[in-house]
Formats: sequence, structure tokens, C-alpha cells
Amino acid sequence: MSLPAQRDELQAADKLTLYKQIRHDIERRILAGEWPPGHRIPFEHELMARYRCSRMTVNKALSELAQADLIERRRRAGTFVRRPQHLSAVLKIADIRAEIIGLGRSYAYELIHCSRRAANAADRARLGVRKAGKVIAIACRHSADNVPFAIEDRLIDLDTVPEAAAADFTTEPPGSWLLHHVPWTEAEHTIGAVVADERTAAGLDIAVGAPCLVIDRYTWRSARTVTAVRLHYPGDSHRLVARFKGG
Amino acid sequence: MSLPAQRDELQAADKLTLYKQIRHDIERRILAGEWPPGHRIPFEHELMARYRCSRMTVNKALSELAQADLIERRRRAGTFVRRPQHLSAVLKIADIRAEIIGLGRSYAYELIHCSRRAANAADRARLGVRKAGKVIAIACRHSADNVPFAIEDRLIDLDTVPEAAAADFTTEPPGSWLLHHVPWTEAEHTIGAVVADERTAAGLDIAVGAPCLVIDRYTWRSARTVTAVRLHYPGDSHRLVARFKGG
DNA sequence: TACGATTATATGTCTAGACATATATGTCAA
DNA sequence: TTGACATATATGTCTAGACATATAATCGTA
Repeated sequence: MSLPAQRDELQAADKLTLYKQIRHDIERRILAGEWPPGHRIPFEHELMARYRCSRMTVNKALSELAQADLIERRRRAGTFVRRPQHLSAVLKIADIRAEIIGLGRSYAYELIHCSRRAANAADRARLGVRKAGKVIAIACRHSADNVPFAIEDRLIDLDTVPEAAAADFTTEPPGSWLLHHVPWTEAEHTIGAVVADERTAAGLDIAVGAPCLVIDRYTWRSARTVTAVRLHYPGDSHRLVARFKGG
Repeated sequence: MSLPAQRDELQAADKLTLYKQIRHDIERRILAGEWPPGHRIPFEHELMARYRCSRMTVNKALSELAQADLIERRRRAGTFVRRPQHLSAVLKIADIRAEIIGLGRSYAYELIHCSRRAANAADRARLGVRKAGKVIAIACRHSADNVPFAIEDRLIDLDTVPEAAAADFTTEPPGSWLLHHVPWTEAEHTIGAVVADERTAAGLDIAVGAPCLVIDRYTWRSARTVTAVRLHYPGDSHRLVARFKGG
């Protein structure tokens, strides 16, 4: 099986702590194919002997690998390399202002429309709420280097976020405001493609019928709806990138 | 601060282990806003006293929360609730056959084109390899309930996956074959929107100019290119859904 | 042979310590 | 006031045990 080395050699390799060394060592073998899916990884007590450490240290390394779905641990049976199932990619969807500034481009924001109203039936359906309440409806545009980057169409539930009534969305993008004023929400994203209708085309300064990437984000907090937003990006210039590890 | 309860009450609540109880208890407070971003969480020794357990148990709970980016741990300073930064969503991109079957729909696969050739310049650029080698080029179509679901355009690097030369892609989708024969790859996804050109429209049985979601997946394994694939989905019917927690 | 009870064992969690390490903070001198 | 240094402290990692628990394997019985 050629597990390498003594603990000392491993630690000499770089300056990581022991459990990280063990984790990386096992991960390397899995990713390199040395231990293929289904392979039984040495028992904890064997790894203890090999790395000359206590069981808790081995356990910490294996627990993290199990959390990452790289291995599967079965009582009495042992620990096995998992067969990758779904390609779970991590998609980082940044706040648009932060994203554009992070790209080193100049950011511009324009508020197109902002109104406060009692939620109508369509609003309630979109926010997934039953009771009638007040909402803020916002349309705005984000630009990078003075080129339209995305247009945004948003509803904010004022019952959940009453402070939003006092916010000034003429200068601050609602997404950024919410990010700083409503901590720790949960969300669901839906990504699709559409062709630009007249209004979208005008907003993004593209041709009617040009492809657009659409991201719908529905955000809630402790079972209460916070906001629903639809973002249109020019499809030929914007791309979402997701990186992952897993098969 | 009203940390609740004795350890016994916590455990009585449900049947989770103690460190999970602690983790959930702290997570609940953060998500509910009781402990807002920047708030300093009680020190480990305080939590030890509150939950009447050893430091390792508290530490395990806090370590997992730190891994999930919910909290930030600073030596000597303490542990703090993080301000959510980027909305990192987990996007599960399943093997298409598995995805369709998982939706309870009938799956059909058609191989449109399959050829083996020496990599030309375009192939090498797409695969990100310098040296000339052999590749397999595949075009195929996935259908759900006999309606076109996606068309696939793929290159496989035969230098990395020589076994693919013997695979039969007339009946098995290349994605499924690779998933079962090339374990534990890494990948990068790029998601965009285009309008259907004539070939795409014909393949998906939609109108020319209709919106399509495009996913490019580039897959490698231990620094070796495995495959590059471009998938076109009808934009009006297919949507990617990503869920997440994090602000 | 088939099935139910028993046993052995690998993982899951937990403890009460220990030392390492980064760093906030206070102290003292220039 | 400022910068260099010392110190205190919270987290980071590790140990050598312990008991709990799920389950694969074995054994016994119908």
C-alpha cells in the first residue's frame, strides 16, 4: 500500500499541522486515483500507527474528508472512497457593486424606478407570502466602465424589513443596502436564459432578441421573506463561473 | 445574553449529539439575528461552563461554524460573527441521465456524431493542452419524455483517458461513462446565455433565435485535461437551481 | 437452508488535561 | 508621541484514554 513516511517526514514536507498533513495525504491519493472509489481506507488505528499520532488526530482528518463527501464512513465496516455522484459546484454570486469593483472596473448605479405600495396579487406570489402587506418595488441598473452590466427588478417585503422604508436607494444599490442591513439570510437562485424584450434591451443597451442570462434570487430569513430579485445580464458578455472538486 | 438551558435540556430537545446541539444553538442565534455580524461569541471556556462540557466539544462545534464561514476565530481576540460577504451558492450539476431519471421522467440518448482524430489547433485550445494528441469528439442529445433536454458537444483527451477509445458511446452517454471510469476530477463551469443558431435550434427542436442556457465544463485530473464539454439547454424550460445559506 | 440472536469491531463522541502560537494590550524608553 | 518589547490570553492542535452505537460477521436453532 506504500503509505509514506514517518510523521516527521510529513511534517518536514511543509508547515501544516499534523491532521492537515494526514488529510492532504489521503486526499492526494484519492484524487490521483491511487485509492479509487470503493477502496477501503486504512482503519483509524492503522493510520494512528502509520502517522504515529492519537486517534483523535486521525479522526479529525477523516471527519473533514467525510464532510467534503470524498469518503464515506461506515461503522464496523470502515472508511471507503466515495464514488462522485453529483458535480456540486460552488457558485459565488457577489453583490454586484462589489463584483464590479473587484474586477477593477468603475461602478455606476442608476435608480430607474422606486415605489412603495401595498402588495398586489403578483407581488404576493413573487414573494411567496399570503397576507397583504407593504412592499418596495425597485428597478435599477448597474454599469461597469459606463457599459450596462445588469438590470435589476426587485421587491422588498416591508413587513420583514421595515427599516428599508427609510433607506435611500437613489445612491445605494438595494442589494448592497440589504447585505449590510439584513444579516444572514438564506436564498435560492434560479438561473435561466431569455431573449431581451424591448424594455430589457433598452435597459442593457443591446438588441431586442439578444440573449440574456437571468438570475432570480429569492431571499428569506427565519422563514420570513426578505426580497425577491430578478437580474438580467447581457448573455454574450456575462458568464457565471463555478469551480469545484468532485467528479 | 440569555444563553439557554442546561446541557440536559438541550439534549432532551432532540437526539443530536452535544456538539451538534451547541453548533445548532449558536447557528440559530446568528441566523435569527440575536447575534449580529461583529458580535463576539462567548469564549470557549464560557461555553464550556454553559453547556457543561469539555473544551474539545465546544471547539468542534465552533470549528465547523468557522468552516462554514458563519464565524471568524481570532487568536487572543475571540470568536466573532462574520458579515456575509459573497453569496456562495452550491450548484448541483448532476449527470444529465441521472438528473432526468431523478426527475421521474423517461430518459433517451442519441449519439449524433462521434469521431476520433488527432487534436487540431482548436481542439488543443479548448482542452488547454499544448502537445498534439488524439481526441474523441462527440455530439449527442439527451431527451426527457422524448422532448429534447440538452445537446452536448464534447472533446475527450485520449492521452489522459485512453480507455475511452474502447468505450461504446452509441448507447452510453459520455458524461455517464466518464463519471464511472474517471474518478475524482476537478472542474470549472461557465454559465452563459446565447440564442439558438440553426444547428442548435434543430437539435433542441426550438426556433432559431430562441434563448439557450449554455454550460461549459472543463474537467481535469491531477493537472491533466480530461474533457471539455458544452451543453445547450432550451432557455425557457431549463433552469439551474442553487440553494445556499449565507447572506 | 434460512433466520434470529450474539458478538466483535470500527466509527462517533466525549473528557481532562497539555503545549503551541498568534496577537491584543500594557509597559517602558527614545 | 511613538516605537520596541514583554506579557497575558484565546484559539489551535494534540494526547491517551473512555464509553456509546451501529452493524458485519458469527453462531445457534428451527
